[in-house]
Amino acid sequence: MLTERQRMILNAIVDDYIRSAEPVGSRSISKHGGIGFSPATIRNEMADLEELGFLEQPHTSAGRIPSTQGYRYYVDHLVKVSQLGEEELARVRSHFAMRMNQMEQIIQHAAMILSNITNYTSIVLGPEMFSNSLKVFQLVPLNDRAAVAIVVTNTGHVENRTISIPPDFDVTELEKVVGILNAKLAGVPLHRLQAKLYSEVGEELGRHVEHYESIMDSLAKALETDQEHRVFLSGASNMLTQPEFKDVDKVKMILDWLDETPTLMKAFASASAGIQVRIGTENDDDAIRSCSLITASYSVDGKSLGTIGLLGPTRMDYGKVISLLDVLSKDIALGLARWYK
Amino acid sequence: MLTERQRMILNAIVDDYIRSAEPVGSRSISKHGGIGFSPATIRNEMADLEELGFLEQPHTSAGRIPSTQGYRYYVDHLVKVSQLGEEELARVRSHFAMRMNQMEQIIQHAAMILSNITNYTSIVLGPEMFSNSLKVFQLVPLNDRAAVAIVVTNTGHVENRTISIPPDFDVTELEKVVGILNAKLAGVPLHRLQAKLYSEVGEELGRHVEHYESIMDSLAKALETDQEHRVFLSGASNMLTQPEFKDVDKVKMILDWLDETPTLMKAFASASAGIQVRIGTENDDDAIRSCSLITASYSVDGKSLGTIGLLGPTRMDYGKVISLLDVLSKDIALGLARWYK
DNA sequence: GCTAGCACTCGACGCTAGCGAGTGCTAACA
DNA sequence: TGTTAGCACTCGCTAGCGTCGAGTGCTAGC
Repeated sequence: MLTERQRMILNAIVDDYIRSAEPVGSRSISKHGGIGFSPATIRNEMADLEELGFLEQPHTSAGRIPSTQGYRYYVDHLVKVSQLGEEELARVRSHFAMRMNQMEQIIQHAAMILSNITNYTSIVLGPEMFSNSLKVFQLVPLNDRAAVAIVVTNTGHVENRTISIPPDFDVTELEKVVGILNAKLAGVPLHRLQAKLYSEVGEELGRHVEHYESIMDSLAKALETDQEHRVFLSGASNMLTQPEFKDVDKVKMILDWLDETPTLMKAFASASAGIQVRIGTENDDDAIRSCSLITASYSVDGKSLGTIGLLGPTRMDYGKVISLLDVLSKDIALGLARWYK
Repeated sequence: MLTERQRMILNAIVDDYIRSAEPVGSRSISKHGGIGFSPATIRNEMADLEELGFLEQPHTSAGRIPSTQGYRYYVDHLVKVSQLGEEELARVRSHFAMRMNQMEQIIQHAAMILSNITNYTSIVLGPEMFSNSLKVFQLVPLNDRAAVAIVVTNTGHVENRTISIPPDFDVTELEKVVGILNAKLAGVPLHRLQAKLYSEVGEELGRHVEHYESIMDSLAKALETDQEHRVFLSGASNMLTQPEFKDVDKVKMILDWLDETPTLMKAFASASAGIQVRIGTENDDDAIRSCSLITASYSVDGKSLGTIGLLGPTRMDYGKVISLLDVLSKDIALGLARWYK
C-alpha cells in the first residue's frame, strides 16, 4: 500500500522524532534521512502520508509527527529490533548472574533493570499462583491465642498469615490438625483449598480433634491465599524526564493510573503470549492515551506465568524496548525455572 | 522574646499561607486574621518579624511568607494540634476495624490512609527484626536440588528463601537437619543465627548427618534474614498536586529521593521517640530542602518498632498532620500488639 | 502607640512586532 | 512524468513595552 519511498520517509520521520521529540521537517529528512531527495519531494510525500493518516501536523508550518497509525505501521513493518547495545546486554546478564534465592527478588530486580536501561517506567506482574498447588501446610503457635499459618506451594512460594485460636481450643491439638490437613490437602490447587477443607477435611478432623468446629473458620482464612499477580513498579519518576510530560497534570494522571493496581492489571490482562505493543489511543484507558504500553509475557515450559511491561511516551524507542523485553522475559523465565523445575 | 501581638500575627500569617499558598499581605491579616489592627500596624510588625528571621519576602511588594524559622516557631509554640475532624477520625477507625491477619497489611494500609487523608506522601517503616528471635525453622524440599527455607520469628514474622542442595547430599536427611537446628537455635536472636550455626550447630550436625559440611553454606544463607526495616510508600503522586511543586524538575528530585530506600532510611534514622518535625532546610538532604518531613515512631511495650512519616511542602498543615500521626502511630501499635503480645 | 495617606516597587498580564522554521504551490527542468 | 528550485504564506515563539494592582515603607497626624 505504501511505496518504498514512503516507507523510507515514514521510517526516517519516526526515527528522528523518537530521537528529538520535535516535529520533523522535510529539510532535515532530506539531509540526514539517508534518502537523498530534495525537501520539496519529501514534502509532497509527507502531504500524502498525512492524508493517509500516518502523520500529523501539530499546526500549520510545523513539521510532522507520527500519528498512532504511523507508529503502528512503524512497529509492524519498519522497526529494526536489533538495537540492544553490548553494554546493555552485559548489564542485564550481570544482573542475572547474581544468584537470587527469592523469587520476588528476581522479579523486582528485573523491573529495576528495565526502568534503568530504558528510562521509562517498568511494570512487572509476578507469577500468578492460581494454578499452583499446596505442598506443605504448617501452623506455628505464637501464644495461646494466635498462630502463624504457612502455606508452601509446589513452586516454592510461601504465604503466611496470622490466625486466631478460639479460647476453647487446645493448642496442643494443633499438631494433629496440621497432620490431617497435610494428608488431605497436599497437591490440591490453591483455589480449591477452601472448598476441600469444608467438604472433605472437616469430617476427618471431627473424628480426631475436639472442638474442631471452632477453628474451621480460622483455618479457612489461613488457606485463603491471594492468587493474584503481585505488581512491581520501577522508575515511575522517569515519566517526569520525558519532554512530552512537562505538564504536571498529565503526569499526575499517569502516576495515579500506575497506583491503581486493579486498573493496571486489567490493562495487562489482554497481554497474550509474546510481545504486545499498545500505542497511544490504542490503550483502553484514557489516562495513558498519550503513552505506549509494551508488554511481554514470560513463561516456563510453555506456560505463561506473568508479564513484564514498559510504559513510556508514544514516542518510544520501540526497537530497543522490544528487543530488551524479549531478552529479559526469557532471562526471567530462566531464573524462575529453578522453582518451576 | 516575641510580643503577644507578634505571635498572633505570625500565627495568622502561617495559617493563611498554609491555606492559600500565596504570600500574605498586611491587609488580609488585618481583615481576616482576627486581630483587628490596621494594615499599617501589621506592616510594622511584619517588618520586625522579618528582621528577626521569622518571615521572608519573595520580592519587594509581595506579601510575606514564613521562613523555616517561622515555621519552627509556629510548630513549637503556636500550632493547634486538635484539628483532626470527625469524619477523618472515623475513617481511620473504620480502616483499623477490619481485622487484618498480615502484619504487612496493617502497615501498608496505614500508609494508604495517611496519604489519602492528608494528600501528602506517606512513608512507613515496617518493624525492624533485629532483636527478634527464631521461633521455628523449617525446610521444605521442592525437588532434589532445591528446598525452601522458612524462618518464623517470635513475633510471627515469616521469612523464606530458596536454597540449593548439594548433589551429594541426601534429601531424606533434611528432616534430621531441621530437628537439630530447631533444638539448637530456637530463641536465638536473628542477628546471631549465622554465628551460632557455625560455632555450635556444625559440630552437632556432624555427629548425626553425613556430608553435613556441603550444606552448611546453604543453611547459612537460609538464616541470613534481612533485618532491615521494610519501606512502604503511598501517595507519591500527591506531590504533584502541590502548587509549590509545579516545577517538574523539583518534583523529579523528590521522587527520586523517595525511590532511594537507603537515603530515606537514613533520614528516618534520627527519628527518636515521639513526633519529630523537620522543616525545610532543617533536612540534611538537599533534595527535600523545600519539604517538611514529619515522623512519629510507633512502639509496643515502650519499645520502638518502626516509624511512620509524612513528606509534604514546608507549607504543610502541621496541626492536622501532627494529630493524625499521633493517632495513627498509636493505632498501629495497637494493631501490632497481636503479634508482639 | 496607632493609623491614614501616599509615593514607590515589581511581578503579572496583555499587546505588538519580528524572527524563523516549515509548508504548499507553481513553474521549470530532466 | 517525476523531481526540484523558488517564493509567498502561516504561525508559534520570543522579546520588548506599557498598564495594572497588590503590597510595601515611610511620614505625618491623631
